[in-house]
Amino acid sequence: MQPPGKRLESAEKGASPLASVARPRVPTSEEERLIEAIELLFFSYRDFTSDPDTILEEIGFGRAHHRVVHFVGRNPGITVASLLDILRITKQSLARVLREVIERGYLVQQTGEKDRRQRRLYLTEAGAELWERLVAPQRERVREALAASGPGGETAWREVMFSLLDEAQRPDVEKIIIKEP
Amino acid sequence: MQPPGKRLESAEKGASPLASVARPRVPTSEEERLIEAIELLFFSYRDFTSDPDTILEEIGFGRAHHRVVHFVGRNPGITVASLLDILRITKQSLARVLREVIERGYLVQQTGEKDRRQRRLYLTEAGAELWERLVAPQRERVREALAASGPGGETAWREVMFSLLDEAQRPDVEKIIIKEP
DNA sequence: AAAATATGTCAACATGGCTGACATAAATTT
DNA sequence: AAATTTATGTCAGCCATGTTGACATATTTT
Repeated sequence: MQPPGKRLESAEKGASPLASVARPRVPTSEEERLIEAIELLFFSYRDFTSDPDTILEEIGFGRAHHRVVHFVGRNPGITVASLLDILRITKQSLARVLREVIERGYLVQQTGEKDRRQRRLYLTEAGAELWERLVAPQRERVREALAASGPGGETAWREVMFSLLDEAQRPDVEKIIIKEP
Repeated sequence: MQPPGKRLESAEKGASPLASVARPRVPTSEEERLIEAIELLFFSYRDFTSDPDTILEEIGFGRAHHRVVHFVGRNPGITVASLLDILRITKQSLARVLREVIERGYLVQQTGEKDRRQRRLYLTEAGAELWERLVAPQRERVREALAASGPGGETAWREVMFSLLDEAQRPDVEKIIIKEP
């Protein structure tokens, strides 16, 4: 255990700043706004995932199962390799979740027609129902949030969210999320 | 193992729709936009956390340590109970992370002056440096993203993000993230 | 003096990541 | 035709971070 270092000055009511304190950078107004934005992103994302979490808990699934159901529902016939690309996890991690989702009848595998090494993934009807249950509250939450902002709010929001992506990832993400009919 | 259910129609190139398929709801244009927004949130949040993740890995810390360092840095002198409220984890989970962060000299505890049961938390100078390292890339990413949107973009983005919060949580989150001088 | 509060700790367990090694079938290349 | 590459699966073990339950200590409040 290292010797305790000097404390930072306290900013909380009731806290007691001592004599020897590290001088924190005085935050500029812009810095303050940016930190608030960072924290807002943290808390909003947490609430955004809370509705599905509740449903998942009922049926003994976790977020990992949710992601699989969602991206298979959204990309019927997706290959295991493509799903791994989207989720960015190892095949061993995916295998475990995939097995459970298949065993419980939410998902089926179908040998690829052209390339018979592939195991293309599809939701069953039960899977489609589950996906709808999971996505409905999120869709509603996002719908209300976008509506609550003024005109042009949705566009601005999407621009900012898109710009938060790694520059190198933007084309990939666009390909993944946009489905042209 | 249940019998496999019927598959959904495929939408992916190369996929082979079979005879017996579940009829997915035909997504309206609004639904499509909302789903894209949901997925954008997922991918943006992932990239948003990727820079700190890299730094954390170097020093053998995880996201849990990051959260502790961040919210103690942002709320010097915060009590353990308040930190638990923010993080919404059990005290046993926090204890483990807290111990590691303290042992490695990034954080110190100080008995509360008024209430000597409290253990108020402060970053050491090393902790403040670490926090700055972690927050700098996120701040920069958010700064660029907000700047990339048109005028009023920041306001619209914040409105939407704020509306994504559970209604009941909004006053609490506002209290947590806004620090008036 | 008793009760409530703030914090800490021990033990056991679950989820969902990871690495490494190896196996199989099918497609591609030589 | 044989060799190689690719798509997928599997076994085994490890790690980070969450959980519940029970109990301990110091301090404050009633």
